[in-house]
Amino acid sequence: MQEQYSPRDIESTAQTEWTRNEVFKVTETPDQNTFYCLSMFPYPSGKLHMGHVRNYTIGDVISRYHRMQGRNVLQPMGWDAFGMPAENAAMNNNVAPAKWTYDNIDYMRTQLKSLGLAMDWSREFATCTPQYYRWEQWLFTRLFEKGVIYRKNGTVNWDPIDQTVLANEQVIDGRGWRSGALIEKREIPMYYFRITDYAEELLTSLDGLTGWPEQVKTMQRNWIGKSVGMEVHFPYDQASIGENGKLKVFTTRPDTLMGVTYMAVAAEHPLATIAAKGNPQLQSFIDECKRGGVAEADIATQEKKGMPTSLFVEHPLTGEKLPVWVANYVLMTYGEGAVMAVPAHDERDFHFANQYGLPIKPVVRTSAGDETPEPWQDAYGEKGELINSEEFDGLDFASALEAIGEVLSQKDLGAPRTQYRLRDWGISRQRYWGCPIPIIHCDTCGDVPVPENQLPVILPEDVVPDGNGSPLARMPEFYECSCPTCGAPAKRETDTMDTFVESSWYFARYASPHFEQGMVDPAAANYWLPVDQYIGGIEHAILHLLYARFFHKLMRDEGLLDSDEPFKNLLTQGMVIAETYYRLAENGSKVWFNPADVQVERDAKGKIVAARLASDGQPVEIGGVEKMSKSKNNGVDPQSMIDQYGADTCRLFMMFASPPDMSLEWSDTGVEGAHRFLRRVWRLAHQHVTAGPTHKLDKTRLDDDQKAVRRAIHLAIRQASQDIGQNHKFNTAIAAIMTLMNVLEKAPQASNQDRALLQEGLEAVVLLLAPITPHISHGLWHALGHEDLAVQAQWPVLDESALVQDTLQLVIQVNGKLRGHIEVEAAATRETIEAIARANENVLRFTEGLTIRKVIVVPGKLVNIVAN
RNA sequence: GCCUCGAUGGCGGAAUUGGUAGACGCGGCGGAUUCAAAAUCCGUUUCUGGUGACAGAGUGGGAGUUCGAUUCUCCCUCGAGGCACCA
Repeated sequence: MQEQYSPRDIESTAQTEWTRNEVFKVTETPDQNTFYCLSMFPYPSGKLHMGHVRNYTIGDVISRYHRMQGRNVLQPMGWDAFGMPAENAAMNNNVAPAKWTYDNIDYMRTQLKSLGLAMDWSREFATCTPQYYRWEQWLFTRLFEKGVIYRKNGTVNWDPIDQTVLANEQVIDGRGWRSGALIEKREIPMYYFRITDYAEELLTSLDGLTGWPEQVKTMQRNWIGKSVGMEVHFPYDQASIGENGKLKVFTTRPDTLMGVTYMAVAAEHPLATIAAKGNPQLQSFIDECKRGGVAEADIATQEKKGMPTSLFVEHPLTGEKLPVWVANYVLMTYGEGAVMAVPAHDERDFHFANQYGLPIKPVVRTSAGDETPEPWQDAYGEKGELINSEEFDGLDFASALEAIGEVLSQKDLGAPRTQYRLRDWGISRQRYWGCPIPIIHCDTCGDVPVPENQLPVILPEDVVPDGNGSPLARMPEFYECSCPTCGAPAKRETDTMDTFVESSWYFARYASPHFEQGMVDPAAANYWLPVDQYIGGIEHAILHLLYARFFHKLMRDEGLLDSDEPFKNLLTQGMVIAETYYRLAENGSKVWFNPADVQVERDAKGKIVAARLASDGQPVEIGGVEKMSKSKNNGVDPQSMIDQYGADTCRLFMMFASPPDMSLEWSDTGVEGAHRFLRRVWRLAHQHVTAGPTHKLDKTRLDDDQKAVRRAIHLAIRQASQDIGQNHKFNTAIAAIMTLMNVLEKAPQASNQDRALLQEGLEAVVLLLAPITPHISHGLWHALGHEDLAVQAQWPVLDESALVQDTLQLVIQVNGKLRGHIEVEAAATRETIEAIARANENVLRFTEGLTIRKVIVVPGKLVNIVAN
C-alpha cells in the first residue's frame, strides 16, 4: 500500500477494474430485486458544469448504496441532443448542429467517465439519432390517428425583421435578441397533444406519488388548476352586433352573476374583430395588444388597459344591456377568452372598473359590509349572503349556485362545468434541429401521417441554419414527396417537435435501448419501470415532469407498458451557486471576474471584507452569491477540480456542502477540506495496515473505552444508513463518518483488541464512504485485506448491542432554561429522576423563594421544573 | 402579476413526534513541529458584560399558542425557482 494518497493512480486503477469486470452492466435477471436509478440526462452543451456533477453524483451515491444492498441496479446515461443551442452554435461557428452535438457528446462522455459513475454505458443513446426518434414519430402517427394529436392555430413571437419565430427566451424587453425588432404575436397552425384529456388523471394520480416532494405535487396541482364553476352565455342579436350569437364565459363565482356590469374579451376574440371593423381607434388598440411577446409573465405584469367597443350583450337573467370591452388582461388561451366582470367582488375587475369609470354593483354581503368603497379589500372577494340580487337575495353561496344554475339551464344559457388551467401542449417548432413531424400535406387528402413502413422521416444532418426560419422549409429535397394515400405530389411538414417530447419517454427506452421491433420491449419496460429514483433540478418541477407523466400514460394506453406513473420517487436538487466579482466599466456596464482569479481579504473575525484581482492586485466589487453562469463568469470548471484533487474529493465536497435539495455554494477551501479528510482516512488506514494483520475481535471482552469506540462505529453505521438509504441527507451521513474518524484517530492501537476494533472501524468507514468516494474505498478495501471488490461488498450491518448504554445524561431546566445536567441509570424511573433533579444544586439555587408548580419529565431527555 | 420554496454564528450547514440551538466542515485566533516553509498535530472560536466562576441575549422582522418554539398559527420583509418556444 502506498504511503501517500494519490487520487490519480487510485482512480484510474479502480475505473479500469470496474470496466474490465463489467460490474455496472445489468441484464433483466428474473427474481432479483431491481432498482432503477435515473438522473435527468444532460443537454450536450459543450462541457460538464457543476450542476451536472452534482446531479450525477447524487444518482451515483443512491445507485451504489442500493447495489450494496444486493439489488439489481440500473443506472443509464444518454443525451438530450436536440435543441436550440446547437443552432445558435452553428450560426456563430458555421458548423452543422449535428457535428457540434456529436463532438460535445464525445467530450462530455469522457468527462462523465472520469467521475467514476456506476453507469451501464452499454445502454447509452442520443435522442438526435434516427434509431431513437423514429419511435417518437411512430407514436406520433398512432396518436394522430387516434385523435390525441390535432392541428389548430397557436400564438407565437414573430420577429418581423428576421422573419422568424422566436422562443420566449429570445425576446428581451419585447424585442428580438438578434434583430432588435419589436416582436409581434402571430397566429400559425401547429400540432397539439390533447393533454387536457388527461388533466383529471394527471391530477388525481399525484395523490399516489408518495415518494415525490409535496412542493412539486402542489406546483403540478396548481398548474393543472382544476376549477369547478359554470359556463354562462350572454346572448347578442342582429340588432346589436350584426349577427345572432352568445358570448360564452366561464366563472367560478356564478353567485355574483347579478353583479356583472360589463364584459371583457381578449384582443384576439371574434367579437373584438367584429367591433374593430370601421373603428380604427379600436383596431389600433387591438394592434397594440398584439405587440410584445407571448410569455405569460410579461402579459401579467403589463399595465392593465382596455377600450370599449360599441357592442352590447344581454345579461342572461335580467336582459340588461352590458357593454363589451376589449382588455389586455384577458387571455385568449384560458377559458373562453372572455370574462364576465364583477368589479365589486373581483380585484382585477375592481381596479379596471375604477380606472375606466365603469359601474360597481355589490351583490354579496361580506365581512366588509354591503358596500365596496376604494381601496380594494380582500374581504370583497369573500363568499356570503346575496344582496341586490332580486329573487336570489338572502341565499348563501351553495344555494345561489344551485338556484342560478337552475334558471340558466331552463333558459339554456348556462350549465355547470369543470375548467382546467392546463392547456393542450403545442409541439410544433419552426426550427431545424429537432425531430421532424411525420405528416404529409396533400391538397386532396389533407394531413396524412407518414405510414409506418416509410418511417423514420430522417433529418438531414449536414445543414447549417442561418437564423431566418427553418432551413427545411427551403429544402425541396426534404419536403417534396407524394401523398401516401392518393399518390399525388404533396408537401412534407417542415416543422420539428418540441424537444420536451424526446425527454418525455427516454426513461422507458433505457429498458431496451437497442430494441428494433418497437418503441420499447414491453417485457424489459415492465421489468425496470417505473423508475425507482429520479433525480434532477427543481426547475423541471412542472413542465418536464408533467409531460413525462403524460407520455407514460399515453404509452400505457398504447399497450407498451403496464405502470401508470413513470417515477416512483423524485429528488429535486438545488442549484450550484458561487460568489460573483465585478468592476464597473467606464460605460457603466459590469465586467465579471471568475472567483478563481480573485483573492479575498478578511477582517479579524474571518469575515470577507474586500477582494482583489490576483493579476493586478487592484480591488474588485463583491457581487453576491448567484447561480453559476457564463454571464456572471462565476462558474467553476469541474474538470480542473478533478484534475487537481481527483473525482472522489469533488464528489465528497458536493455531497457534504449541503443537502441535495438545497442550493450548494461552491467553496475552494471546502474542497480542500474534503481532500484533507480523505488524506486522513488514507493515513490512518496506512498506519494500521503497515502494523500487520489483526486478530478477530472478542466482543465479549471490551473495556469501557473500547465499548465507547465500538459504539461510535455503530452510531455512524446507523446514522449513515438512515441518511443515505432513507433521507438522502448525504451531508449528515458524511458528518457522522467524520465524527467516527475523529474517534478512531484518537483510539489506542496497542493491544490486539484495540487493533481488531480499529479494523472494524476502518472497514465501516471505507464501506460507508463507498457510494460517495468509490475510488478510495476500492483501494482501501483491498488494502484492508479483502479480495472482493468494494462495489460488490455488502453494506455494513448495525449491531444494536453496541449502542446500549448503562447510564444516560439528562438535561435539567428551570422554567425552560438550561440549569444543569444529571447522570442517571438507563432504567431509572420517573420518580427517581424527579427526585435527583429536585435535589440538584442549581435547581435549588434557581428555585429559591419560589414555589414549584409542576415538574415535567421527558424520559431519556430532560426534566423541566416550573416554579414561580 | 400568479404558483412554489427558502431565511439559523465570520461562512456552508446540524438539530427524532415541539425538548440541551450551533453537530460536522470551512475560515479566524493562539500554540507545537520545522533552519524556514508546505504538510501535519493540539487548543480556542454565537454575541454582550465579567479577570473569572457566571449571568443575560440569540434561529430574517412582528404578534400568538405552550411548562418549553429553529420546529406549530397569523401578519410582514427579503431572496430563489417556475409561468407553457431555454433545457
